[in-house]
Formats: sequence, structure tokens, C-alpha cells
Amino acid sequence: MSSNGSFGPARAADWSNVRERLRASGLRWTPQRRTLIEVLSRTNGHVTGAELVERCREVDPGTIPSTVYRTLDVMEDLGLLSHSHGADGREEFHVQPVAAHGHLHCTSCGTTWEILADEAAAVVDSMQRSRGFAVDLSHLSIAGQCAGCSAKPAG
Amino acid sequence: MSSNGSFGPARAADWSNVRERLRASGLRWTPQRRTLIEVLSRTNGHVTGAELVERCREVDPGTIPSTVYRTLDVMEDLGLLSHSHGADGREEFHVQPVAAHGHLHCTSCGTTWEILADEAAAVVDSMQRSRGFAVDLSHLSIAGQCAGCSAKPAG
DNA sequence: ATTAATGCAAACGGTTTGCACTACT
DNA sequence: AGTAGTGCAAACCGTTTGCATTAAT
Repeated sequence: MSSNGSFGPARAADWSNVRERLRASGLRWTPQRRTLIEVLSRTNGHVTGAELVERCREVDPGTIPSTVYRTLDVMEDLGLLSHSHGADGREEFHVQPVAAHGHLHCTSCGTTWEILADEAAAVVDSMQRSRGFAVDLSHLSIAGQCAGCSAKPAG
Repeated sequence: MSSNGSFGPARAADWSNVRERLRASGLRWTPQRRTLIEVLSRTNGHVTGAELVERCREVDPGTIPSTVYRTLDVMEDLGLLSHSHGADGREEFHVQPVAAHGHLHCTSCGTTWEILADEAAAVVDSMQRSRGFAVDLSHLSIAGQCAGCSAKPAG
């Protein structure tokens, strides 16, 4: 599936050819899409749809939510994005560039970290063994208490 | 935490004494709460808030959503319920009786299974080791493809 | 008599949809 | 010209909130 076996510094996807990719599918290149791609290209990790709308507005104040969501759909079809649901239940988009990863969410301090493949190996392997279940790392979501918060007296 | 060390047939929580539990906290026993408890008492596993509202309506057609949600809050405070977020991002309530467990969701067929503590040990241990992170099993959510769907040619 | 809880209705927040209009190709 | 995409506004869906009223204690 992935072409590189290691998980070194994640390389960003090639947003520069989205235009051609769209064309190839008979789709179009518009200013609004350009704006979203610009935003996405400097994003790595996860963002909610609402966040993207907001960031697009910084670039183009006239940004319309529905347009953003529709374009996000298209980007997902192109394989440049994927989405899951965050700890608060909101849609959460992942910029594909970074190796597939899950999330670790501390319910005490609210911080979220990424879990890369090697760290998730234990989960992936055990689910495969016990159930024959193929874990989708990019949808893996684990909640609990981080080291810092576990240490504290729990204020 | 749990009084029984094994994970045999999960036994339902004692909903019969909720009334007293409420009283003990200076809270009240009302017909509406009775309805919800009735519904909850024959529920094991996970349900969404909306589902509970609907089931309550089957018992008492006059059920009001806000009342249900408010009572669910109370039940959670009493420790009889917990909640997390399902694959579709909706609130998902868990009837506590069953040992703490996570969820395994097949994105192909939509089925959801429960992951009990022994199965999750690999995850819990590895996160503890690598990050000092204390995984909250009841919020663990893993998505991917189940054995059956992985086997199929992928329709 | 207290005051927790209810019913109602409106608000909310993120996301989706219908449709006439615009603009990419 | 043809049709994908946009803007807009309204709908949606689950959930939350404010407030006057009701009812458990």
C-alpha cells in the first residue's frame, strides 16, 4: 500500500498537480478550490471542516461553507484527504501526506497526539490475530490520560 | 475497579436501585426517569441518544428529548452510563454493566463489535510503555475491515 | 414549601441540499 | 455551448438552553 517502509519525516502530498488531477477527471479548477488547496497545502495533520472553512475565510473572506465541504468531498475522492471523527464528534479531515496515523486524545488536558504505524503495531497485530480485523490506522482513536495528567493528583 | 476478574457473561447493572441512588443524591424519581431507566435496563451495549429518545417514545409517546438528555447526564454522574462518539460522530452511550470495553467498527459492513479488556491489552500496554498514556478502554474506537469484508473481493 | 425536573420552543453548530446563476473548459 | 461549480438560504439532525410551570420531596 505505502511505497516507503519507514516513517521518517512525513512528506507533504503534491498539491501542485491537483489542478491536473481534477482536469483528468473532467472536473474544474476554480478560485474557490484554489483557496482551499492553498489552505490544505500548508496543513498537515488533522483539521475539522469548520476549521478549514475559517482558514479559507482568512484567505478569501467570501468563502462559503457548502463550497468548502463539497470540495473536501472531491479531494477525498482524489485520495488527497480522508476523514474520521474527532473526540468531540466533529468531522475531522486528515491531510494524506503524513503517513497514516491514529490519534491519542487526553481527556484531561485535551491535547491530541498522533500515533504512527510502529506505535500502533501492537493494536493492529492483535486485532488481526484475534479477529482477522484489519485496523484502519487513519481512523484509530484512543482516549485516556496522558503521562502528565496521570501523574498529577487529578485537579 | 471491577469486582470480578474475569470477563464472562456480562451482568447488567442494578437498575432496580436507581431510585434510591437518586434520592441519596437529593435527586428525584419521576415517571420520565422511570421510563428511561426501563429502556436502559433492557439495553446492553451501546445506543445513541437519539435512539434512546425513540425507544422511550415507544413506552411513553410523550417523551421529550431534552428530558432524556438531561436524565442521561444524571445517569452518567451516577456512573451507570458513559458515553463516547460513534463512527458517525453521534453521541454513543454505553450501559456500564458490561465490563469497560472499546469498539471495533467495520467500515464496510457497518457492524460494530465490542473489545474487552483482554483483547485490548496489547493497545493499553503499548501506549502505557511508549507514552505513559493511560488508555480509557471505554472510549477506545477502532475502525477498519472485519474478517468477512477483508476476505471478499471488495464490492 | 422547597426546589428539582419537566415541557416547550427556540437556539445552536456543523454539515447538507435545492436551485438559479456563474464561469471554467 | 455545455455542464461543473458557486452562492445563497433554507433545511437538517442531534443536542442544548432558557424559562415558566409542574410535581416530587
